[in-house]
Amino acid sequence: MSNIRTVARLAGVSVATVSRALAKPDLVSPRTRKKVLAAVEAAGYKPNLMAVQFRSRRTRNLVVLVPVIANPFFSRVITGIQGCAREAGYQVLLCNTQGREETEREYARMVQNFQADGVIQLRAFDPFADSGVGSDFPGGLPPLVNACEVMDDCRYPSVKLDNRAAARAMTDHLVRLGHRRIGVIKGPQRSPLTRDRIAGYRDALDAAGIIYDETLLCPGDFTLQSGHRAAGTLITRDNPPSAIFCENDEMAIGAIQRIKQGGLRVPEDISVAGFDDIAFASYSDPPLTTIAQPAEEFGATAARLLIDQLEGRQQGVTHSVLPYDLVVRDSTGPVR
Amino acid sequence: MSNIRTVARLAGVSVATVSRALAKPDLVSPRTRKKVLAAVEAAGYKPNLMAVQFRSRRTRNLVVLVPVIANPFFSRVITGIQGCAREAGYQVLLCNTQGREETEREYARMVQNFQADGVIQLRAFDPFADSGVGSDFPGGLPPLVNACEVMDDCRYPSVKLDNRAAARAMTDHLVRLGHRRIGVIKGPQRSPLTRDRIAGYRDALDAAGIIYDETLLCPGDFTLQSGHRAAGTLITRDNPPSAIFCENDEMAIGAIQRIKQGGLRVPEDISVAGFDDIAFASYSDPPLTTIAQPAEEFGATAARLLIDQLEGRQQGVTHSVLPYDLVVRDSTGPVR
DNA sequence: CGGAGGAATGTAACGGGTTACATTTTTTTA
DNA sequence: TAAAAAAATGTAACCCGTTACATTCCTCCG
Repeated sequence: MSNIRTVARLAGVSVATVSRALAKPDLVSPRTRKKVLAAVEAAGYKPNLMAVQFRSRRTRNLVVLVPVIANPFFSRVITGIQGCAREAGYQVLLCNTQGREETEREYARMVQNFQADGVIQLRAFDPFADSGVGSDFPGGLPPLVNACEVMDDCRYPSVKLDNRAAARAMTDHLVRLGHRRIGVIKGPQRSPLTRDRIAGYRDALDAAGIIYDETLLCPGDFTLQSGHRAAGTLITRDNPPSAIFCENDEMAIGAIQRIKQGGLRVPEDISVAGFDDIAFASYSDPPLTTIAQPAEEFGATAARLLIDQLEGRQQGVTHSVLPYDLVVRDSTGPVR
Repeated sequence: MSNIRTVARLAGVSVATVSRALAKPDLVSPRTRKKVLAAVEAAGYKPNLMAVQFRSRRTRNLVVLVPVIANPFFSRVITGIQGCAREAGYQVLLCNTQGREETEREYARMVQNFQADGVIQLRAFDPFADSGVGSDFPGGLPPLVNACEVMDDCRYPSVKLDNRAAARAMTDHLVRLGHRRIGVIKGPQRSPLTRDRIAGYRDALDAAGIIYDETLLCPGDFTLQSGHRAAGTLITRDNPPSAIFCENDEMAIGAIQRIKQGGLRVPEDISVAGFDDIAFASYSDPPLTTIAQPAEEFGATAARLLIDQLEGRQQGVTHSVLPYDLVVRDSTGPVR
């Protein structure tokens, strides 16, 4: 494998000149530049990026902490991140963390190890908390952007949906259809996402003068199975709800199956609503009423915020809120 | 940020001793080791991985070229790769290539740039072809493993399913149910996957004495939409098929929706079969008959083959074939 | 023509580990 | 107890670009 010294010898110039000819072409004369490029060609020279990165202390790598790579919503976010990063000349390293704090800390450490320049975290957890890395970074703030599920009082730049307003919009929709007993299949208990969405749900109930009944809430974990299971609990109880609001589309699809297995029809007997608008949402039977999120834009915005921060184009900590869209399909209908 | 020299000074030993105490503890005396570790602790020393990698010309990074990260099947494969890689101390860099050859070449170049040690390619394309890198690697073979969709006459280690046998098993299943006109929604024309599965389909027809009718084949691209569209073509033609074999589950789910929209029932009027057994398959209505693939094992095997190769534990090029499993659910039934 | 000033190029230090080889210390062997 | 072998440790070269600083070469002006 040829290195810069081989090329220098071949071109009859110094290594510095070769380096400049490649990185800052306007600093060398056209004649020399041509000689150097010819030598590069002849030697089949490829700069050793490890050396470049080592010397310049920059990798142009971004680490993305993804709780579950299999989640179609996150897939879209990732696509957005990659588009933006690619344009800015960054590579994206995806890390499937399963939401394990230790794993997240480990991958985040890549920034301290100079293996990556910054982190995008898609979950409400600070992998740098208490790691004492404050002083290593300008402003005492590690280069991280928090997107999708955002920590409370987030000290990092962030991008999220107004989950409370979105949940309220969906609940309003159900209320307008005449539903007064609306079940909820929640996400993990401690997630801010869940908390905000429940708040929005209550906002809508309060506005409609409906009394909040905690027994209508069922825990889930964003999987098809958990939606199936939770729906079973809801429909077999005394005085079941006439509508179920699920905190994501997978759980909604699981719930619909369970409801049909119980001999009930959607939406005639029970309405079901989802959240996220994944590709499968419009292919479920019936097609799902849901909240569309600009997933790709979440990713793109997060990447842009991070890169701005890395390249010093950014002062202050921006908190971005993106718009939701209520998509009404056929899984919700008037109360019987 | 402290470096190895700080630690050496603090411990009163040479940098070489510090390096050894950390990397090869049994080469230094217990007493010295203790002193060094104390100094490491005191200095808050973290080795600069860039320097380590630069020097040792190894990154412990694996690049995975994924055609579409959003595909649930690939998500599972990735999970398998990560499990195995993690255990062996490798990081996984996921690259969403959209199947673009140029992008794949670009990411594969990370190996030549010393940014990664090896590549796992999930598509039948050689990103190193004609790049003249042969001589840079032992045996003239770049460190790549091809999994899932494997190139013909693959010169790299590979892992795949016996697609021909699997497609034959599925077609046999349909034939046993009495179907004689079986439509197919194919994957991309040039994919070896598609070619092999069509071959298996013909094997089954031949064995049953059914004449192969090319007009029953419809192209698709593995998306929900394409399944929907293709099913429309098939069911509105003269003399439509009584069963449709789709080359993946997404297309099958799309097809089922289209069939229902045409006022037909699945499986009473038309049977539909898929391939892959993604999570949504058992939650479609009706639940999908499909071919289960050991997706995680594809990933794990590919990673293991690659790492063995990287660490010189491997001689010769292994081609692994994993077993499929016909999963019969409710989307296929006896011909009317 | 001498000198200022700028462009082009060269020299060499540098980054932070690893490791071959040299040296010192300890243990084993005769 | 001396010599040989083994273990522990140290020295310094090395990996390969980047870049501060030094030097050389022009161009232009008085």
